Amino acid sequence: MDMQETPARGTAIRPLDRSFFGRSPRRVARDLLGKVLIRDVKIRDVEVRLAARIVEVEAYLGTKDPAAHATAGNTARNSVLFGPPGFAYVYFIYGNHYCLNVSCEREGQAGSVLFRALEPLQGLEQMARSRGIPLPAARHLSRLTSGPGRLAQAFAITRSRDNGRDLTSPASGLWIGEDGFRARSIQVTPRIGITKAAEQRLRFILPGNSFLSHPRILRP
DNA sequence: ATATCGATTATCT
DNA sequence: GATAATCGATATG
Repeated sequence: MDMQETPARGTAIRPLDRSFFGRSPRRVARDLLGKVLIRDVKIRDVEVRLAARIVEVEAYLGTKDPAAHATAGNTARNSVLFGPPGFAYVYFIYGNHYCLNVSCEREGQAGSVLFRALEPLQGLEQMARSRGIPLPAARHLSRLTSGPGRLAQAFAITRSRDNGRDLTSPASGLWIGEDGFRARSIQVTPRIGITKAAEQRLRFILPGNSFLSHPRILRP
């Protein structure tokens, strides 16, 4: 019944340490491609792991970036962005969706990276349940996690539950791991879905991956 | 296949 | 009161 996909082959997954995130959002975004987002939860006394490879991200540059939530300064909503690196910033948008970021740089510098699309590896049935759709035929699998709102829903990420969570710690139950995967190539494109500073090339993708949120928008 | 539009609420002006 | 780092449904080619 349970369809268990093979995670990355070979080695165990190990967490990224905080210094990985203590860099510019561009570099963190680029280096996050190919890493794995993991959620460990206990459901009815059974440990369940959700795992998915990061295939699309966007960098937001902090207070100097008109498109960033940090542009208005430190507020109750975005204060995680102004804290130390490696923590989850979760916000609610359009009255419907949560989106996940990870804080970058250092305390006081509000750079971040938005998770835009994942390739599911493990726990697909649970992701489908969280999304409220039956585990679909292979051609529709990308609907599970292709898009910032979709991936947050697949991982049951909400602001009340996950804002401020430490993404470098497996003990937090939501964390980012490295499994030895190496991206063959990386492509940079303009960011998606924003009105301000939309021209900047701050979206990073694994080109050709079938789980991208907008496979067609590339403009290399 | 692409285009348009309504949903629904936290946050900020 | 307006807007938003989106999604899914519907309409149309």
